[in-house]
Amino acid sequence: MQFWLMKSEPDVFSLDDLEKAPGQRSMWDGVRNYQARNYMRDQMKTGDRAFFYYSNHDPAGIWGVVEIIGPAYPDPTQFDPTSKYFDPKSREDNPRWMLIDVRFLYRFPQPVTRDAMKNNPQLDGMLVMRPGNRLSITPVEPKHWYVIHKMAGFTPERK
DNA sequence: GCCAACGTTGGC
DNA sequence: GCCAACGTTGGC
Repeated sequence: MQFWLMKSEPDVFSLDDLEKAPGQRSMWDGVRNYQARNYMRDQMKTGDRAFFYYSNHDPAGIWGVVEIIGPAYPDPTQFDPTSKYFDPKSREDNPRWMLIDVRFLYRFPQPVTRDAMKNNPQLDGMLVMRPGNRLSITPVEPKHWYVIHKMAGFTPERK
């Protein structure tokens, strides 16, 4: 099992939205970056877990955890001319953009803000904290995963 | 709202 | 295949 961090603007899609979705499950659509796509297509597996990170939000930070439901399949919004994620260059017989589903797992007792993450030396080197990083999906090292859970006042269940 | 970082596009 | 222009991301 691997750990990830997935960014979302909560005005667009929040952890609340996911929790209220049918089956507490949703497509992670709209990713239009090749490296993030490759993570979803090639590396993310059912049972992997990901931090749900709020970007463009005050405060930015991590609100909870979701489960990855794989395998990846074509993102339908790329073929929808009314979608803001429409990609006229993508063809149905050779889709450019893939996605995975995510399922709500749990909310942190208290969110871990970006500010708090920045001030914790145990998180030095975490990819999402690197200046200028814009990648919306990044792998998370297990040690960082556990440090952030501790900061959230949350002790993960065994396993 | 500003703007630095950085990915993508397209002219050549 | 270079690289300037452009658009987007996202912290601040």
